[in-house]
Formats: sequence, structure tokens, C-alpha cells
Amino acid sequence: MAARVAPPTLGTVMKSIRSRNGWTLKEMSAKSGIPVSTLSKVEHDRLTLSYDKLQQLSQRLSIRMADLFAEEESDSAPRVTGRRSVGTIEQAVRVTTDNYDYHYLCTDLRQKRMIPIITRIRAHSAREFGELVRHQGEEFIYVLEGEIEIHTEFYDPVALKTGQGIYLDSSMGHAYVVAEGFDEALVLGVCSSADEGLMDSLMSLHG
Amino acid sequence: MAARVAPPTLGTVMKSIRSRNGWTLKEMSAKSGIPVSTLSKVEHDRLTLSYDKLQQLSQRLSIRMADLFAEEESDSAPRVTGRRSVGTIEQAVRVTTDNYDYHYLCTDLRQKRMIPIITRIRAHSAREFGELVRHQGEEFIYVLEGEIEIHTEFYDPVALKTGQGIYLDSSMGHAYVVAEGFDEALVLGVCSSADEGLMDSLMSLHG
DNA sequence: ACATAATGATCCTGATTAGAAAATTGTCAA
DNA sequence: TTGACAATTTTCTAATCAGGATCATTATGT
Repeated sequence: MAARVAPPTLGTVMKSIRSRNGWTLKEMSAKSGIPVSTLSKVEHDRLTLSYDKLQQLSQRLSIRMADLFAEEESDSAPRVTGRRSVGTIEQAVRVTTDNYDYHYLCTDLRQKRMIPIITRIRAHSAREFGELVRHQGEEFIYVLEGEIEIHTEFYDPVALKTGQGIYLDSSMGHAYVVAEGFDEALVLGVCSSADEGLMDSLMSLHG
Repeated sequence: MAARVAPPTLGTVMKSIRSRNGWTLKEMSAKSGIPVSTLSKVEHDRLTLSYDKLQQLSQRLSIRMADLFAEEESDSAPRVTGRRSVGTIEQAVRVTTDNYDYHYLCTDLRQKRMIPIITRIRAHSAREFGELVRHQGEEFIYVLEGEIEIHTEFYDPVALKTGQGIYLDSSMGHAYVVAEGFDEALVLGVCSSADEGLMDSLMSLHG
């Protein structure tokens, strides 16, 4: 009956952590202080780890304990299994603010963990932009057209050309403005929505 | 005097859990399926437990993993507030499979809620692609170059031109292939990483 | 051909697990 | 107080496994 997904082993989890970070066994070994041979054996489920090694791993790699045990979230997971939604800018939900033109994609799909938004940027300077924006979660921005400058609370401004992206904690104040020499810029953004009600907060925040 | 926060051992934690519930070793043994003698030794720090036993304990006693490792709770929120990572395809971590060339962006940033990946698609048909891919979480795909066809488990194939996107539950079998008339296609994908164990499944599935 | 990465095969020391036996503790009646 | 007596806990013993080192092998990329 229930779709019992393969019970994730420690090896599976470890391997995914490693490849997600693009580490080789050697690198992971150096970071964690656990020999390559042991890591290899763990990833192949020929070995598991005991308390002290798990703790060591958690600390040295900055991994939460709960992440090493892929315990199923149980609740907090709606677990619908077959949703799909095509999104085009033409049929997007459009929201206009002083600095941005938002085009929310796939709005017919509710309860998404991520919110894809195509945004046209108009502001040309931090001054023109005004107050930095901040909200819950994280966001990834990818430049589709033009060139932009990212202003944040804790870093110097950084420029992004077409084809480049940036990932940041949305709780850090941030502002995207068009770079010099460009009239406008178009970016694709994806916001994590883990904490709910953000579609609304986003809209009201910038609204 | 220094802030000596007693380094709680597994034994300490276990003992406190047991006495808090007023269990005897025998009762705890019955509930957990771990012999009395072992529990005794653990409580006296003459022994620790390994992965499987810890998991067993966590499940049978309904204890959260984080509670067994007395790691400072800080309310499940590591909440770093000012992370930022610029990602370009040149400095991306590259992973090649039969059907895709993955370019993982921003891999220097760990513990992300989302994983941005630029992917070059090579397969030209579902047949050529092989088994549909499925993994935990959700994903959003945006076509940067070329045109693609999305094959899924529960829907008819759908075509996506440059500039269009699709959002889907990754647990539903899916495959992206290059549309007729195109040699290759480039897409930007973002995977929710809430549950993890996905990069690996992606890689091993195609690997 | 060369370097890097991943895996496998040994081998070895020490730690873990579990079952049975010993020691401890507590309770109650004479 | 003392002697059963049972419940609880600790120690003992043996088999298994974790954890590390080293060498050989196979890909993969330069």
C-alpha cells in the first residue's frame, strides 16, 4: 500500500551530502578527520558509524544530527506525489512595484516549497531603490538579460552578468539594481517558501 | 570561572531520559529492544552506541535524534543570517551522466534549502533517456537555451521553449529530453533540498 | 603515460553487542 | 536485626563489528 520509499541508509545520506558539496572522498576525509577507506566503506553500507564518529562528522562538517539520520519528516510534508505546472511569463501573475515587475510563475500550484519568479528590474542605484528588502528564507537569482548589481547588508556590492547567479539568505537586507550601461534587466528568482505564507509576505513587502 | 557547559555524554543523556520517564533498565530494554546490560554500560560511559542502535532507540522510544546528541537546540534554526554566494557556470561543480551535464552552482554554501543547477541536456527521446528519474522534493526547471520535452509518469509529454519553465514534484518519475530540431538544450534547475538525499539519487540513478 | 578518484581486499586493534552470571539494592516477615 | 526473596543493576565472556592502515585495481580526465 503506502509508497514506502527505500529506507535511506547512512551510506546514502553521506554520499548525498558529499556529492551535494562536490567533495571527493579525500576532501571529505580531510574535513572530517575520518580516513578515506572508512568513508568509502560507509558509503557502500559495509560499515556504519558509532556515536563519537557521528558527532565528529556533525561538528567538523557543520551538519545537523537530524540530517545524518534521514528521518522522514512525517508531518509538515503534504506529500502529494504527482503535481506539475508549466509556467510562462505570459500567463504569470504580475505584480508591479517601484523597483520591480514580478511575474509569479506556476501560481496554480499551491503549497510549493519554492516560488519561481521572473522579475524585471528597473532601479539603477541603491539610492533609487531605497530601503533594502528582507524577508524569511533564502533565494537564488539568475540573470537572464542585462546586468545587475546586488547590494546587501553585509557585503560590498557585486555585479552579475547574464548567465550568472547568486544565492543568499533573504533575511539579510538585499536589493537588485540594473548595472551601469543597461536600461533594464531580467532575472529569474527562486525563493524558498519553507516557512509558509510568503507569497503574501513577498507581495505585501514589496507591494 | 569559565562557562563550563558540562559536556554531556551519551550516558548522561540516556540516564536522564530514563529517569525522567521513571523507567527501569529492564523496562527501557523492553521498549527499545536493547539488552539491559548494554544500556547499563552506556549509562556508565563504558560504551556508546552505533548508528543502527541509535536509530532503533530514537524510533522505539520516540526520541528525536537531536535529543540523543545533546547539541544545543537553538530551536532547530541554525539561522545564519548573512550568507551569500555568487555562482557561475565556469566555477560550478560539474557532474556528467549519460543524459545530463550538471553544473552545481554555489556549492561553497552549505545547508541550502534549494540547490541551483545548470544542466545541459543531451538525450533526444524518452527511449534514449531510459528509466524515469524520481527523488524526494520538488524542482523547478527553466529553459535557457533550446527547447525541451518533459516526460512524466502521470502526464502526457509537454514541450518547453526557451524562456518557459515547469514546476513538478520530483517524486513523480520525470525525464527531460531535447526537442526535435535541436541539438542540445540548456536549463536552469532548482531542487528543493529540504529532505536531502537527492543529489546522490540523481547521480547514481543516471550514473 | 600520468595523476586523481573511487573502490576492493587484507589485516589488525579495539570497541560494540548480547546473553548469562554475579553483585547490589530494596522489601517484608519472623 | 536478621534472613529470605525478588527486582534491579553491574560484571564477565565471547562473538561480532567499527575504524584505520596499506596495497592493488579500475576508471576518468589531462
